[in-house]
Amino acid sequence: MTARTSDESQPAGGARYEPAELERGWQRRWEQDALYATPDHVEGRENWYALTMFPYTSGDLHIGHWFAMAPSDAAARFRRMQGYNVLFPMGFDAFGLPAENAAIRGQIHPRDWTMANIERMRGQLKRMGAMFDWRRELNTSAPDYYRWTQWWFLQLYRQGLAYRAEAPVNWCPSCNTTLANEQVVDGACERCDTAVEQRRMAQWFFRITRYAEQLLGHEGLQWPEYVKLMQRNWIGRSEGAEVSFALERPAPDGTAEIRVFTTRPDTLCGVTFMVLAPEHPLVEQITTDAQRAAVRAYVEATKHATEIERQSTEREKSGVFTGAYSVNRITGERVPVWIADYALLTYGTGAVMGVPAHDQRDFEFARRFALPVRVVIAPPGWDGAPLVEAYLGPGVMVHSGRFDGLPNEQGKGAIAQYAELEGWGGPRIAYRLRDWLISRQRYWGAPIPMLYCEQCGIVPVPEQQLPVELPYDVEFRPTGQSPLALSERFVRTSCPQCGRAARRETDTLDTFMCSSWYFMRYADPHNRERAVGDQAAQNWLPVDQYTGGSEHATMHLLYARFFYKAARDAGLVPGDEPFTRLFSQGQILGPDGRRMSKSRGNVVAPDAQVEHWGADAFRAYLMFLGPWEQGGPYDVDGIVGVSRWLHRLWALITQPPRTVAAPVAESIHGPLLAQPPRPVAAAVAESPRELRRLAHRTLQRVTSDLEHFQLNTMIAALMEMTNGLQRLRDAGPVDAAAWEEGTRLLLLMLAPSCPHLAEELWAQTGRPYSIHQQPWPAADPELARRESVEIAVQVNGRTRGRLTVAADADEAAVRAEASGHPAVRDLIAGKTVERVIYVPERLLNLVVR
RNA sequence: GCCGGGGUGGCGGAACUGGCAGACGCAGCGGACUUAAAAUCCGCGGCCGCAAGGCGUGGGGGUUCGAGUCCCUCCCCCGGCACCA
Repeated sequence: MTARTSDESQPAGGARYEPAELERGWQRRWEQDALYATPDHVEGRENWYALTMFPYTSGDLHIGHWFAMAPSDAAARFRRMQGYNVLFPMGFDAFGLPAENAAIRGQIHPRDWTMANIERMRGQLKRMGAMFDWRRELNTSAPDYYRWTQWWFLQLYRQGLAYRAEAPVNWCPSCNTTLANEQVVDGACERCDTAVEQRRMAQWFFRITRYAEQLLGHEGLQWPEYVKLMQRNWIGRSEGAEVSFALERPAPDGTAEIRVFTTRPDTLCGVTFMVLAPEHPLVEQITTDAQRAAVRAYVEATKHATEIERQSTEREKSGVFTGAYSVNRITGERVPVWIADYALLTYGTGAVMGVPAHDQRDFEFARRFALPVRVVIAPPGWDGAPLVEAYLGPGVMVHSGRFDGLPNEQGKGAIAQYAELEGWGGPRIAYRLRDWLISRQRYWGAPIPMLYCEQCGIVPVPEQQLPVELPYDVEFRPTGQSPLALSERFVRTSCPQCGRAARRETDTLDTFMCSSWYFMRYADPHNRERAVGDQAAQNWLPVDQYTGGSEHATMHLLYARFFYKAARDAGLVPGDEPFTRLFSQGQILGPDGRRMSKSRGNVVAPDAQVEHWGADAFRAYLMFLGPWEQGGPYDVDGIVGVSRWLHRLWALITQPPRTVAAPVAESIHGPLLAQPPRPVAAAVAESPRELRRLAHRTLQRVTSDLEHFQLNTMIAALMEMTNGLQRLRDAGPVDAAAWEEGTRLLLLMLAPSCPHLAEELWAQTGRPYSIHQQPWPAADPELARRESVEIAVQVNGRTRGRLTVAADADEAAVRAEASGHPAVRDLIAGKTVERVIYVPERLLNLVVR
């Protein structure tokens, strides 16, 4: 076919479907008309906040972004057509390491790199044809955004939720920065897979653990169960007790006890040793001279071990005796105090009571070092023989003095209470969740708005002085120290309290902090006085529908919930939770079924797909692939099916059938006149009903599918309807009014998934701009109803024939007709019909003997 | 190891609440149109079998008139957690 030059935005009817031209034309028009600008309030419309996770500014939109965003857009458009005032914003998660690494590698400033990427990605996003309100675009690296990120830091600091502490932290030697616990995967850096080391450093933390209990509750949230479960597991709540053991000889600093957390207070009398984490502050103090050398060597070795080495459960237990002893407060017994790296400083109290008989780890430790094993929970039928492994099951308490004879489950509470009564412990709850480490020793992030004054110590930067701007001129050297530390101009400042010389904090904020509140800023993106104004927050928060990848289940989604709760406690936002509904789409894979990556050579570039097939076809195909929550491989050959469908649809609308029920010409474009009754052929007389049934049945399916994000079956339903209309058209003359109604519904249903084509065909058939401002049609169940249905006739559960009967036929009638069916008649001849099961519109089953 | 999710044609997948398994597509085969090809259109298509019929939703067992769907058990794949006391 020769290339045809046409009016870009309004090709003439009957022309060939040229998606690329047509889509650009409508995108321009929508932008000119600000069709998708969302006011804060529209009289008579309820607000609906639909949000899809914003992209990191990596430089290119990849297929995963399309897979996440295009269906989200369809859902948002559907809500809009349903009458909501829908906010569907877009922005850029623009701070982060890759920008800085690019700077180190190749002579480009992180800001320039990022800004260029944003330019590029904005263009790619616009090509998607989504209803993003670009007036609310965010860039987390812009001073007028990170100013408020810094403000949030100060806000949390005021609330006592931000603190600086020296603690062992996760250090990635490749990224040259610390990492939050959530960024360590299997002991390695989430970003670069390098083994993580432990370093002791003074760092800033958020006290997310204070909200552990609240974060555990997901009441009222319409979230996937598995995401809630992942969060619960991550938070890891354990009920137990804290118990103190007296030190035989108090430490030099006066400490006279070792406190431990245990989930098994019932086994307290089975303690035969104690274990401190090697980093535990008591270690240095209680170690005897005789043991000092060995202890120091062990502590040193632990320091150098990576997290992978330390956390391996395969490894044999190791440890060293400190020479010190502690005393069991119940039994009065003296037990040795060891250090071992299976005790973790950051969980519980950093110390463990060793009960080898009832804890497998303690058992292995005791066996390795020939420590005694004492059974205090008798396994049922136990004859007193030595254990070959720890006994973890229920039983009766023995060798436990006054608690002997108690079932151990009761013993847990009894001992915890006893400890409380005696003042050396009590019931406690421990969480696996750690406080959120937010300091990063890198340049491209929001500077932490804090100062260190010789006189006043740690001083927050006054709010009026925000933002603490990132200086442009810095040296990028991966030294393990923030590049900001090398910039004297940045560092040197004066104390706002006393005016003396002060130094700025040179670490920057974890970029997860930028994304913990961005959804609030969309509600009020240009506010110069507040992060988000009260009215804007009331208008839009919380987010009604959030969509994004499940890889953020325990990071972004947990952090954002923490932020929101802290904001709520400060009276800044309504409700308790930021995201009322969450839908997590799956991951899109390469055609080979593996994760897309350049090294595997299985990357499919969305730009090329869009160029070749058009945004509408690409959007629809991503929806058609399969269940959205599942993701799956992207088959480059499959999209042709969707493209063919859109071409057929184009032909269907631009080449309408011969119609009856005149006047024909007006009935398509103008208002419909009442249909004069006139004799027509039987086939034509039947067609309006059939056509309307098809249209309204499809409308029922599509409406329900959109409500449930079942977009694959939605596309299938639209294809079926297109095929059906095609068949009706090709069969002969069609009723004009029914055709008009059917095609109108089809285009309206197409609008969420293929907004350009729907708009084009809507315009070509003379309907008023814009289809995206039309209300979603209501299905008429009466029209959707089937009058006759095919049912299966079974004999003893096996299908032997089919019958077409009236949909509301009663059992007797169907049975009578079935008995006349030859195959059925032969099978029931001479037998007794014992039972008849009739499922209307489905089947008739005759049970015979 | 523990906790989730999942195994359906050659492929992606469909199947409301236990009711005709394989919708809708891709690839394939046959045909029409064409000088030819592409594109398009029509038709076929789970497996075995000439047919009648039989067998089929990871394997085995069960409940039921009837099981992809419910119960028991085993296998495999994916995700999360894992020395958290």
